[in-house]
Amino acid sequence: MATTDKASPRDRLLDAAAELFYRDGVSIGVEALCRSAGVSKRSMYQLFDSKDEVLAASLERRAPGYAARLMPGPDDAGTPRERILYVFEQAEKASAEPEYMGCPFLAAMVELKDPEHPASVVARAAKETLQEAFRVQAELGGAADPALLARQLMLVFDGASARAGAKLESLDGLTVETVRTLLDAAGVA
Amino acid sequence: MATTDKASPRDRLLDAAAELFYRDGVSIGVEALCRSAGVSKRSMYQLFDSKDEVLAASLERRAPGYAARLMPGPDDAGTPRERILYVFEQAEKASAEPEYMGCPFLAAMVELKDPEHPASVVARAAKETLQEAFRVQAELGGAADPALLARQLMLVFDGASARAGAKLESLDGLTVETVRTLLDAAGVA
DNA sequence: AAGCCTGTACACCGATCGGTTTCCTCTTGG
DNA sequence: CCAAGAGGAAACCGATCGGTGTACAGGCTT
Repeated sequence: MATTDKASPRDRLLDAAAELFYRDGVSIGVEALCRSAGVSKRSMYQLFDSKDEVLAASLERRAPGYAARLMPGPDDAGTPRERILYVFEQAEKASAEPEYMGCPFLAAMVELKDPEHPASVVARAAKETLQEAFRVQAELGGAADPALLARQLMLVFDGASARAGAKLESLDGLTVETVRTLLDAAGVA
Repeated sequence: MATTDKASPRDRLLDAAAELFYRDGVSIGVEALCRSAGVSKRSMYQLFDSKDEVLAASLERRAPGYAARLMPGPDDAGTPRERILYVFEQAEKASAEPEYMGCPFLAAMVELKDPEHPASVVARAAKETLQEAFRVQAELGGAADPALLARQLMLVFDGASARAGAKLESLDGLTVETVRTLLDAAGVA
């Protein structure tokens, strides 16, 4: 049996949504989405008000696991510098898989082009969470300007995501090397 | 009269396509596109084989002007460092306009999610042109690793584009400051 | 066993998709 | 002055869009 057989319709729907929206883009149809999830359209529209809400919910569901995979555990040892670099090492590791298409939250926002879209709101929150984590570590690491460094790191992170999604970059150590340079310049030991 | 009144149907079509695809995304319909261009669908399909070809042609048409606005003229004075920084200064200046949504070529590739799409091929070429220009200037400027620096600059450029398109960033000197740091580290005086 | 709640299956809605075709009106060259 | 071609308006194609309405099947509780 498929791995999704025992899960609730809601979970099957959100899992399928996360995968299809990521792989094929937000233009994927409700019909195809429900077929892939093994859920009837009727059930989907009883669980959610609209396709947009399904997309938003699927991103929201994805957020904690996404952060957990990128960020070292809070009790893991390591200097702030190491913790920051860890994020980019993890991202580069993920980008080795051929189905990797960059940060799903960034991709959704770029595709939607509407900052007010419910999914954009969720995605923006996820990005701000990461940026704030960077800022905290930058501050702990003694960065000259923690907020600036955090924004620079997001720039590199999202640049790598966009270019990976566009199949423009292979990311063999490029972001880690760049981040090292930025950390050095900011005085993060 | 509108500025497009005297132009040929082909030019009106490509101009409207560039604007609509950029502002509303590649999912914009042929109907709306033709209406906005003041061109009949019949004419469009006599000039192009498909909507995809229109998109590719509109990007191709846009490329030279885009490069010209970003890059300093070849006879402009300036050190390689200044020439590289000029690109990011121009990009930041453009991002002040509210309708700015980042690099149209990057946005198209991210939305299409298909590296083989005719428009993706055009867009990738445009990106490679910019990267090569960076590499040349990096080499002229005595960068330790010109190819690496060029890739880093693209990372920052596309990161800024993606985040501008997603309305995540205001770009008040952020990229210029970041690029300065990278140039310093690479030894580009 | 009766009633109920989930959920599926499927027809259906108007709108729009990319694309084609028909018809008609202009302009322009001979 | 008339023929020919270019191009616009709009009907039309099958498919799909997001979203509903209806009917039925299986598992609960009481």
